[in-house]
Order: sequence, then C-alpha cells, then structure tokens
Amino acid sequence: MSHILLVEDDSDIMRINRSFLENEGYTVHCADSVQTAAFKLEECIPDLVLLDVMLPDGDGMDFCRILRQKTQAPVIFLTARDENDDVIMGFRSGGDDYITKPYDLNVLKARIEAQLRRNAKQAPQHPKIELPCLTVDLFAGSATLDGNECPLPQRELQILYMLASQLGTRISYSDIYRNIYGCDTDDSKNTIRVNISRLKKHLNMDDMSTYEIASTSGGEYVLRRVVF
Amino acid sequence: MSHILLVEDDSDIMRINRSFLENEGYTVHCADSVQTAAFKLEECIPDLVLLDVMLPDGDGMDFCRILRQKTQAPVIFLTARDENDDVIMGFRSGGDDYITKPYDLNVLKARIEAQLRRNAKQAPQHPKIELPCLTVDLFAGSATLDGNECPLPQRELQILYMLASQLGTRISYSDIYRNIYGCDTDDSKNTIRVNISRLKKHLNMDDMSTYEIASTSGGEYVLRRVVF
DNA sequence: CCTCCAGATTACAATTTCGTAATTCAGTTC
DNA sequence: GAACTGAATTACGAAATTGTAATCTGGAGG
Repeated sequence: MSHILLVEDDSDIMRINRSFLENEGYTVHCADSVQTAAFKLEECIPDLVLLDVMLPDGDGMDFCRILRQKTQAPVIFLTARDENDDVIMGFRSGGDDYITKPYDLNVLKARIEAQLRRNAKQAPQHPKIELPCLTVDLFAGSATLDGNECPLPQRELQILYMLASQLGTRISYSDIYRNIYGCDTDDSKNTIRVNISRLKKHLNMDDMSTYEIASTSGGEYVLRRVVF
Repeated sequence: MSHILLVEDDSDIMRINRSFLENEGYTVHCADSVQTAAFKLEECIPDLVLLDVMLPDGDGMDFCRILRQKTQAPVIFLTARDENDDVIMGFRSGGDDYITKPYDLNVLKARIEAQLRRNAKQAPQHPKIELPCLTVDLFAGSATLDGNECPLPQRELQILYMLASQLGTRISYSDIYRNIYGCDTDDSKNTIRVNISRLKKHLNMDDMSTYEIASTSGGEYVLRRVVF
C-alpha cells in the first residue's frame, strides 16, 4: 500500500530494514546516497521517508530540501548520533521523527504507522456555501435547494455562487457579468437574464421554495430567503 | 444608489428624513409599522435600515428578527429613549448604531455613510489553490500554469483541483473517480485517463513545465513540481 | 380596451463537453 | 525480433452548454 523511501548507505542495515518493511506490506524504494534518493523521487513520490543522516555525498538536510519541493511526506531520521543537539538539528531541518540506532524493528514499525496515520489523507474539504436549505458546491458543480441536489452548468453555478455569497444584497447585472466574463458589454443584461431564468428552472425554484431570486427596477438581482 | 428602509410612525419625522435622504441621493423606502416594514422587504432588500424603536405594532427587535432572515444590512436605531439600558438593548438586538432624538440631519448622514462604508461590498474572495506557477480557480473554471491561463471543462478542472490540493501525494484512479462521480465503476480508469490526457493538452503541459502529472504502476496519479 | 415596455421565458444553432471505443505507443518478456 | 501488456492518446458521436434573438407576459398609462 504505502510507499517508503529508504535512504541508507550501510548495505546490511538496508537489507534488514527492506525485508522487514516489505514483509509488513510496504513498497520500499532504496537509495544509498543523496543523489540516488533524489533520482528515486523522479519515479515515485513516497508516502514516508526513512533517512540516514550521514550519507557519502551529503546529509539528511541536503535531501530534505529537495524532498520538500515535491511532497510534504513525513521524514523519519535514522541515525547513530544520539546527542541532543543532533536530535534538535534533525527536527529543525524538517524531520518528523528521530530514531537512534540501534533500534527495535517493531518500534520502527510503530513510529512509521504513527506518522502515516497522522498524515492520512484527510479528505480535502471542498469550498462550499452552506445556507439553511441551500448549498452551492463549486467543486461538484452542483447546488442543493430544499433538499434536492442538481448539477448546474458553469454559468448558472457562477451566478448562484455570487448571489449566495452575498445573500440579501442587491448585485447589479454588470457586477455579475464582469465577475464572470472579466469585462462588460452592451447586451450583458440579456445573457444574465437568460441564465438566471435557466438557473431557476434547474433548481425548481417556485413560490414554495425557501429562496427566491428577485430583480429590482434598477437592474439588480438579490437572492433572498423567503420566511413568511 | 443605496436603498434605505426608513421605519418610523411619526409622519412629520418621516417626511423630513425622507426628503433629506432623497436629496442626498438615496432611494428611500418608508414604513410606519413593523408589518408594513416586513412587507416592504418583499419588494426590496435595503442596504441600510433606519429603525424607530417604538412602533404601533411592536418594537425594533421584532423587526430585526425578520430582517436578519433576509440580509445583514446595518440597522441604525432612531429613538427618543436615551437611557443607557435602552442603548445597550438596541445593540444587543443586533443594531449597528443608535441615535437619540433629536438629532442633527448631517450627523445622521455621517453615521449612515459610515455604516455603508464599513459594509461596502468586499469583493468576495473565490476559493482558489495557489501554488508557485500553478493556480486552480474553481469559480472561474480555469487554471494557470506557468503564466498562461486557460479555461478548463469541469471534469478536467475537478481532477486538477484534486491533484493540486494534495501536491506530491499519489491519488488512485478510484479515489479520483469516486470523488467526482460519487461511485466507482468498472471502466473508471479509462475515463480518468482520457480526461487527464485532455487536461495535459489544455494546460500545454510538457517537459518544460513546472509541474508534471505522473502515473504509478499501482494505478495512481501524482501532481509534482519539477525542480531539477 | 389598447399600447407600450421592461423583464422573463423560450427557441435556436454553433460550440463544447465527455464517456466509450479504437488506436498508438513504450516497455517487457520470451 | 515478435508478441504482449498496460498506459496514453486520438476518434467519434450523443448530449449538454450557452450566447443571441425571438416571443411571451404582466403591469402602467392613456
């Protein structure tokens, strides 16, 4: 399942760790230097990095800099140095954990799991407008009025989004048009009118709906909550 | 320009205020009771409300409750009561300012302007992902890669949005598919593949681009920043 | 009752979108 | 090299989108 990049120049340690981790079900990518590790990044972005501090061609910090350009994957330092200063340096350079050799493989496993758990894909929250009985979801490209959801074409969604983000304030034709098309034209009014008409139909907006789109004589629209 | 709802049961005060405000360029809507005021809301949502506290059929708080269902427009209380407790009650009930009679019309004007100014339409900030050299704008339905913006059809935008919101982490075909279509199917892979292909073409994504969409053997995609 | 008018709706057609299927391409294995 | 495999791209056509233009509607004023 998860991919682990193992950067370690001692071939014995490498072998032991590798087989242990593969046994645990991880896909392990190995590198014995900063350069090979950077190269490995080209073919697969890992979910977690186990990083020896002292490498033949540099140290962990060198690699961290390259890594962070590509991912926020957690980094666990594996090293023989156990001086407090070293530990602190490790965390300062962007590490998420620091394990000193020799270490128990099951402790390693536990720490890896902890890091992966914390970094578990938090379902990214889409930007939405949520009002009582009305939601507008830009990502999904849909809106829900009084419980029934319907997908909306882009133009209608944009208009509804604008209206809903300023519930109860009048917005002029040209404000809407400029915000969507970037500029204003002569017959912008008609375009907006038509799209609002379509929007109402798509949403099944009628006298019984919780919201209405009203127009003023001054060439503006308002979305309002109907309460009575 | 701005619409003001004036709620006042004394016809003399009403007349004076009305003509003064209209002279100042405001569109004034009048009501002499809570009920008429509520009715007026049906035809026009005001930008600001001037509210007498004591009305024949209720007080300002009754009306505030109705008003707040429809708009966040500022409310200025106009009243003869100048007890501290009354003032506090006014603010507690949701008022934005409190003016005691008698008052100077120019002071009224200044206070109205202050409220409108504070409430001035702050252009609503659209939800965007902004990375160096790459932006994804769900509202506009477009993305910008290395300086050139291009509109994207919904499906491609959704995919790019997902990838960009988790830069450098692998996302499986079915994660993408489920997030967009709500369920998974047999030939979801092909659909995603085709759309990613189209996406790359639309973005003019090539070897020179700052970002690339890589695929793994395990059936996943990653968006990554190319650094070397 | 007729006219007028602005806003709302509907009609239409060019364009775009998008899933499916066919094809091409690249890397492996024999 | 040939055959194979899976990924990437291209082809295709049904359906959706959307600006423009035509039509409808309902109220104001004569």
